[in-house]
Amino acid sequence: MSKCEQCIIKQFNSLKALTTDELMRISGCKTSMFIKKGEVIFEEGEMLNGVYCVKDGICKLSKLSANGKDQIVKMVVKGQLLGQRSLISDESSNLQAVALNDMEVCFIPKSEIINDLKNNSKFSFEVLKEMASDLKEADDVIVNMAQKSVRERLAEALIYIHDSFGTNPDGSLSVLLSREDFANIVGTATESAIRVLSQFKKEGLISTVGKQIKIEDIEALKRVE
Amino acid sequence: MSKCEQCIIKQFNSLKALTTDELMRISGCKTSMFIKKGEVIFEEGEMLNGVYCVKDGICKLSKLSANGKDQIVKMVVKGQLLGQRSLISDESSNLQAVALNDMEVCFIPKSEIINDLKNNSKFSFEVLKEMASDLKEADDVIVNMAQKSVRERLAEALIYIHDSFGTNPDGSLSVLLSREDFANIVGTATESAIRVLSQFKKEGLISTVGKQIKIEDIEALKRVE
DNA sequence: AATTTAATATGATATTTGTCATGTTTTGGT
DNA sequence: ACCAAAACATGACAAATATCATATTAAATT
Repeated sequence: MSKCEQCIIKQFNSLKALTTDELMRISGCKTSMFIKKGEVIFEEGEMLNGVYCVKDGICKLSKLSANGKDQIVKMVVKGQLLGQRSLISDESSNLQAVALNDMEVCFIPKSEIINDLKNNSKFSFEVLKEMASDLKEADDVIVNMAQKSVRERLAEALIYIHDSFGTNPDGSLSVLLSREDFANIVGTATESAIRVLSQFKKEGLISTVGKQIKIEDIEALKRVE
Repeated sequence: MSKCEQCIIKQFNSLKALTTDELMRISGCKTSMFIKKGEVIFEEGEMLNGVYCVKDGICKLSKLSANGKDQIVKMVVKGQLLGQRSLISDESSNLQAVALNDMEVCFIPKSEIINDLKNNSKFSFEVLKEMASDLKEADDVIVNMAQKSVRERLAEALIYIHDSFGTNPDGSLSVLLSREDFANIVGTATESAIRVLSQFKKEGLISTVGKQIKIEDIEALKRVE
């Protein structure tokens, strides 16, 4: 079992604000887990008993809407924490988490995290900063959803995924999303997402090989309207 | 000048987690302000030098979208804090704040708040809880924007305003919003908002006298789809 | 009180997006 | 390698929403 105090991943999230002693204590009670692509990490409405520190892989956070569609609200990558919001509010999760590729995560029990949050103000200030940043991003998503067309939103989603999660050696997006996933990020019907992607292909903005998508002209994508 | 340590308003926000000493210190450097309806409290992109504790009145937080429309992201009422997110991220504000009616606020300088956030972990945990709650609400707004019709969103907005901000003695909504404001909450064209409100009126769900809106059948509004 | 201005209202029409149908391709399992 | 199931793709049409035009009413200003 690896040790938190030596783990590089923590540099990317608020756990870096913990002292060596605190990290060693957490290290002793954490659980390492491997999650396969497509597996559910937690369900909407489920009570979480801790947070997940993502060591590798990506997952999507989504919420089921009344019309039966799953809206993807956020994606969480390597280095980030998962489930902190619910833990702080002491409520069941408002989102479902599903792995988008094979993941490695460390599960840290609730009591440990809450304890540090209440006692180490440097740590809670770091968590606060992360949460503030999430909130700002959420505000931007609200505005985009409300004011932009499906075409614009999909172009932005492609750019976001490209910039945040990177590309394979051949230039294709490294996160493999289904057309349905794209629709659920953008908040549209699957057919509409497919249609717009087909248009982008015709216009030379992207190219595809099966599910793999490669951005061919990111500047033009940024100009889409 | 009133004293923070005796102020009842703080019971409604995270300031209640401060000690009497801390409150007295803040009391000494706070500024009381009266803001008239329609006045801008701060602009999008403006650097905030502190937070506002709302003693009375309501304001809207909005963001200008690329197409020139203002999207209302949140409304802040009596008892809540304004501007905390930007302060924590140490960034300029991502939203504009405009008073929806006459307001009374206390302005607390940044340095004081940051100081307490870093040293009083009970306080920072309270702020964290508020932020977590805001984030959850934002997630819900995203899903609604993405998946619900204008008609559904407007019905929900009316219910939200009714439940959160209350009614006048005659039963009309106590916050007076223009049709444009409604459109900017729901994320639609002003004409569309007007049209849907007219429909609601025809269907007996609401009644209007000038700008005043009264909810006549809240149960039916909840059933709108 | 008269006049200007802004807000509200509504019709006509264009555009966007969703839905249903149906065919094709890809994927996973045996 | 074969089959079934899922994912992808596209056309046709319906529904929702935006836009533009133009009244009508309410509010602000002189």
